[in-house]
Formats: sequence, C-alpha cells, structure tokens
Amino acid sequence: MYRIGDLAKLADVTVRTIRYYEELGLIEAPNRKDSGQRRYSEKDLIYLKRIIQLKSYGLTLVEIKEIIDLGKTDPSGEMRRIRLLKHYREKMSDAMTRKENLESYIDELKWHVEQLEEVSDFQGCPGPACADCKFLEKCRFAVREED
Amino acid sequence: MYRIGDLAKLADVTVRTIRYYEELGLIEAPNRKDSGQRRYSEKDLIYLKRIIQLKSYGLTLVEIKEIIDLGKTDPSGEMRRIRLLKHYREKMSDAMTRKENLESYIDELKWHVEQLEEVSDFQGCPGPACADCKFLEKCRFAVREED
DNA sequence: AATAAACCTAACGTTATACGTAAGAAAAAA
DNA sequence: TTTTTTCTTACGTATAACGTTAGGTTTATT
Repeated sequence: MYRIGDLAKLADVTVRTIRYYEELGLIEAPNRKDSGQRRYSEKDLIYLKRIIQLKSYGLTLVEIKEIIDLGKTDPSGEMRRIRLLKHYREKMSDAMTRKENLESYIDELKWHVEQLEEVSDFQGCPGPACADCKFLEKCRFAVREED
Repeated sequence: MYRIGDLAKLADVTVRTIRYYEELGLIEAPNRKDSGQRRYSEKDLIYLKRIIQLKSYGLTLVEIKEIIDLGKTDPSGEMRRIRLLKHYREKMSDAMTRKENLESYIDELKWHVEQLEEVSDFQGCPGPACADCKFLEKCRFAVREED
C-alpha cells in the first residue's frame, strides 16, 4: 500500500496531480485509512502510469477520461459493445488524420532541408525562383504561369 | 490588391487574426494606402495560407514564427546555412518523435478494438484476466507472476 | 515526547495560447 | 448619403493543467 506521496514519486508526478486526476474521475477514489489518508495499490499505480502514457500521446485529460469511461461501460450486451467499438474507431480515425498531418509536416520540413542543401535562391520562394526550382512539382504554393 | 477583409475571406480567418499575425511578425506589414488601410498582394495570401497550413500541422504560432524567422535569415555564408539546417533538423526530430508517439497510440487503440472484438473479460484488465489474455505479450501493464 | 514531514480540504491563483470584443474615429463603398 | 469597412488601442475571454496558500490533522522520526 502506497501513500499518495509514494505514488507520486513512483509515477513521477506531483501529489496535486494525483488528487486532481481523482477529482476529474481519471483515477478512482482509493481506499482511505480511518484518518482519511489515501492508500493506493499496485493496480492504482498501473492505472496512473497508463494515464501518463496516454498523455504522452498528446491526449488531453478530457479525451483520456472519455477513453476511461468507455472502459467502465459494461460491455456485455451486443449494443453496448458496438457503441464502444464505434467510439474507439472514431478515436482511431482522429489519430490517423493527425498522423497524416504530421507526415505532411515532416515532408515540408524535409523539403526545407533539401532546399537549404541544394537550392541557391531560398529567398525568392515563392515567386520568380519557382521557375527553376526543383521542387516545383511538389509545391502547392508555387507561382506558376497562367495556362 | 486585396483589402484586409478580402484577404480574411480568402483565407477563411477573421480580420483580427490577420492583424494579430502581423503584430506577432508572422506576416509582414503590408503596403498601406495614404489613408492607412492595408493592401495585400497575392503573395501575402500565399504566405498567410502557408501559416494556416503550418497551424493545421499542430504548430503553435511561436513555432511557426521560428520557422519563418529562419527563412528570413540570410542563408548565404556557410555558417548560417549550417545553423539553419541544424534548426530544421531539430524540428524534424521533434516531429518524428511525435509521430512515433502517435503510432504507439494507434497501436493501443487497435489493441482496445481487438480486445473488444475478441476478448471476453474486458473489465478484468489488468489483473487476474491477464493470465489468459491473448495480448499478454504486447502488454506492458500486465500483471505477471513473480519469476 | 517533541519536532518534522506528510497529509487533508477548500479555494483562489497562474501561465500560456489565440484570438474576441468594444470604443471612437476616419475612410470607402453602395 | 447611408452603410460598411477599416484604423488603433486596449481590455476581455476561454481553456488546460495544475500551483499555491491557508488552516488544520496525522504519521514518521529522533
């Protein structure tokens, strides 16, 4: 059984953070001693770490709560199961979109790097330099002649 | 030549946003009429759209400004070029990290979906149900027996 | 036993981001 | 000549994720 300070150290967060997560319903209210002090189990630590992991994925606490609440829903019964699946698939779809965005961004960065490495007139972009820029095809900002 | 309201419509942002970006130095102060009203060119529109695109990648305005300022730096001279490259590569590295995180997240979501589709005791996770969970190998939260 | 360290609740404070909104006046457009 | 748009200045706002303080109790340490 951990005290709240122990748990905080093990998960590398502050005590306040743990209380705050409890307040938000991200972690369950733990057992208390008669004096009122919280005592946590190994399982609580696992859950907390999991939340931190989800945070590292860029989810907000609200999004994390949604996922947790989904988990709490009793999945027995076909309808509920289907709804749960629907929710998760929406999350998946969001994530895939973000991933695609990120990949575009990475492409753009690559483009900048290549340009710096190989193209001379960096300042002319976009504009007249477009004419003989080797990235013309890929560039959606290029200044092209009228058809 | 666009008036600020025209530009706003074309880029689908508010007038305030444009002035704000100018204030931050994200876009250059445009030419003015004698009366003081801003007049924008096609190129200004391109730059603005580019900023919006970068925003859609999840960059903050400050990060976008960094990138823009990098672009403004005169890249002639080997030292500057190298520093520019270094900055861009750092951005790349950040982006790659975020991408990896996102991929882990997607994996986790997949795992949830598969679990919902195939595993019966969802509520028992983590805990005793770990013993015969088909995802045991991949799970870093599993409750395993002592060695 | 005494002191220090940790814990409790409740509630206000903080920092940052990205604008919104209002005021009062001047210029452009219809 | 209305109506719309624009100008500057400057205060307001909303959300996120806790930080911090107060005032008091409980554990741990010496």
